[in-house]
Amino acid sequence: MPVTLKDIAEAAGVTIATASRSLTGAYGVHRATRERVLAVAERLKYRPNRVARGLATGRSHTLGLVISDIRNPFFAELARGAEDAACAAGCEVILCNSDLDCDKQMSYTQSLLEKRVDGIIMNSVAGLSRAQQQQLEDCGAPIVLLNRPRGTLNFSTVCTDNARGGELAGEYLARLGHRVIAHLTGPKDHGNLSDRCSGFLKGIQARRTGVEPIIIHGDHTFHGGYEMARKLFTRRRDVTAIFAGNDVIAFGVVRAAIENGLRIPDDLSLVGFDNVELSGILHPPLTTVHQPKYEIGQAAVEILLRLSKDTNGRTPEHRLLGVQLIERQSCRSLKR
Amino acid sequence: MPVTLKDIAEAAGVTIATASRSLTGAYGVHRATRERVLAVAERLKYRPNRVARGLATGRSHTLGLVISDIRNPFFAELARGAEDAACAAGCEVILCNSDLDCDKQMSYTQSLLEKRVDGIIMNSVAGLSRAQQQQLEDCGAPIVLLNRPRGTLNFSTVCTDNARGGELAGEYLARLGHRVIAHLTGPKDHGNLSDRCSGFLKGIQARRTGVEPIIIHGDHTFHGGYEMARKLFTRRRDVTAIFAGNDVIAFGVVRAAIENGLRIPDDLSLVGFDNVELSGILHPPLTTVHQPKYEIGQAAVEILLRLSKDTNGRTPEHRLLGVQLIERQSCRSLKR
DNA sequence: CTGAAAGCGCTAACAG
DNA sequence: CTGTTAGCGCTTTCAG
Repeated sequence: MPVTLKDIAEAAGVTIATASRSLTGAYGVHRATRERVLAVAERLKYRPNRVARGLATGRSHTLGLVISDIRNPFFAELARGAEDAACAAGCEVILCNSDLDCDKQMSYTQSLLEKRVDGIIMNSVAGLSRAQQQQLEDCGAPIVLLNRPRGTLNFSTVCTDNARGGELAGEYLARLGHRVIAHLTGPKDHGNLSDRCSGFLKGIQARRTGVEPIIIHGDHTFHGGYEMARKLFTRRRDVTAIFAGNDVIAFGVVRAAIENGLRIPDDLSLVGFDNVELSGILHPPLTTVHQPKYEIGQAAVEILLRLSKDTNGRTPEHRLLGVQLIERQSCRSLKR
Repeated sequence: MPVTLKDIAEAAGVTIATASRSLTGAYGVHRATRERVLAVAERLKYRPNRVARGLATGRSHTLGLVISDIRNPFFAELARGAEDAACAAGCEVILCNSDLDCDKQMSYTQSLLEKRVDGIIMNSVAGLSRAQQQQLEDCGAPIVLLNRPRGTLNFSTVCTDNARGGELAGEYLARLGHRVIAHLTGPKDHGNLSDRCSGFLKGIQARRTGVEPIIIHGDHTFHGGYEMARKLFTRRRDVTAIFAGNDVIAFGVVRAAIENGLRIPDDLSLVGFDNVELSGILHPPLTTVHQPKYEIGQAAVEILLRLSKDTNGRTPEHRLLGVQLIERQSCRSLKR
C-alpha cells in the first residue's frame, strides 16, 4: 500500500493541509515545519498520487498525441520532439495511432478528454465531418493541428511551409535546366501535399521557363511512388526530373528507376520532401526539402502548454515553420 | 463545465449510485431505469471523468512504455503493436524516451507510478544499479522487460530468440561457403546483441566447417556500422561475408562498401538483423533475420493487462518469440 | 502560519 | 432494485 499524504502528515505531526502546502511548495508555511515535512516525505519515500491531485486540480499534466502511425518516421521524429518538450515541462504524452480513420480519431479524442488531458495534438481533421469538427472545437481542451486547414476553425496549427518547399524544389529543378518535370503526389485533397504541388507549379515558373509539369496523383507511400513512377516511365520517356511529394514516394521512384535501368542522377534527377533520416543514407543520397519535424512536435507542445494555462483567453496560435532545400546527389544539371 | 454523474442522476430522477451502476453496466438495475439513465446520459452528452474513476477504483487503464528512442524504427513498430493491443483493451499508452539514460529511466518510471499506471514496459534494466533495479521490482506495478536479463529478477520478459537468430545467420553464411565471416556488433555487455553473437558463433560451427569468425564491437548505429566496416576493409581484404548485429549497422556497412568499391552481393555478402521496413527497400534488398517487433509490443501489453488484474498472484511471465531468416539479395554462394 | 472542512467525480459496500 | 454513506488522495478556501 503506497504511503499517502495522511501518513506523512501524521508522522510529521501536522495536518494533511500543511503537509500538502509543504510539498507543493506553496507560500505560508513556516520554514522549519516545511523542512520537517519534506524530511519525513523523503524518509517514507512518499510519492504523490497524481490521479488524486489531478482530480482536485483539474489538470492532468498529460497531453494526447493523435497521429496516423508512429511507424511513419516523420511522426516518430515529431513525437520525439513533442515528448521531449512535454517531459521538460513535467508532462506526459499519450500516443494514439489513428490511421487517419475518422472513427478512431473521434474515439481516441473522446478517451483522451475523459482522461482530462490538458491538450491534444492531431494530425489533421480534414477527413472529419463538419459536425465532428465542431464537436472537437468545443470539447474544452485546446487542440493543435498539424496542417493548415481551410476555413476559420478554432484550432491552433503548427505546420511547415509546404508551399514554399514545393517552390524551392520547382525552382531548383528548373534552374538545373530540366524542361519536363513530373510531380508525384498523393490524393488531390491532401492539404499538405496540395500545398507542395501548388508551390511546385509556382516555382517552375512555366510561363517564363517553358517547363512542362506533369502532375500524377496516387498513394503517398513507397508502393504508390513505385507505381506512379513505373507508369510514368512507360508513358513519358522524355521526363528528366521528378519531384516526389515526400521522401517515401521518392524511395519508390528509386526502386522503379533501378528496375527500368534508369540511373539517378545520370538519367533522372529526383527531389524528395521531408528529409527523413533514411534519405541521407540511401544511394544516391537524396536531395530533398527539409521539414523540421522535431521542432513541429516541440512547437505543438509549447502551444498546448501555454493554452492550457489561460483557461480564459484561449486565442489559437498558428506557426508556420521554415523549410530548406538539402542538396545531395540525386540531381544533375542539364546545362553544360 | 462538463456534465457530471450528479447532473445526469438529477435529470433522470435517481441517485448517483444508480446512475453509476447503469453506466458501468453493473448488475442490479431495473432495465427501465437503466435505459432512462442511458438516454439522459446520451442526451446530455455525458462523458465520465476517468480521473475520478481511477481514483475510486485504483486502476488507471494506462500503461507506460519506456523505450530508448521512438525514432528507432524497431521501437516504433513495437510501440505500434503495444498501442494497438492496449487500445483494443480500452487502455492508453504513455510514451517515454529514455535514451537508455539511467536517470531518465528512473524518473520516467517514477512519474508513471505517480500516475498510477497499470503496468510498465521497459527496454532493459541492464544499465541500472542493483538498488535501482530493486526499487523497480517492488514498485507495485507489473513490469515487462524487452530483453532476457541474467539473474532472477521479479520482472516479466518478452524477447525474440536472439541466439537462434544469430545461429541462423551463421549457419546460412557458412552453408553458402564463406570461410572468413565478420560479425559487426555493439558493445560487449549489450544483452540482446551478445546473444546474437554467441548464436552466430554456434551457427558457423567453426570446428566442423573451419570458418574463421571476426568479431568487431562498436556502436550499434548506422555510423558505427560504417566505421567498423571501413576499418575491417582496410585490415582484412579476405572477408567475404558480414553478419551485422542489426539492420542499421548493416546499412552502415552498405555505405562503406559502396565507398570502397565493393559490390554487394558480388564482392561481399551481408546479413542483417531485425528486418526493419527499410531493409526490403534498400538496394540490394537485405537478407536479414526477422524479429516480430509488432508482436513483441502486443505480447508485452497482454502480459501487463493480465498481471494488473490479479493483484494477488503475480507470477512473472516470460515469452521468447521466434525468428526467421528472410532471404533476399544481399548474399551469394561461394560454391560453384 | 496552521488547522478544519468542503469538495473534485466516481465507485462500492451496506442497508433498506 | 435503489438509496445512503463512506471513502479514493489531494487541494483549497475559510477561520483561527
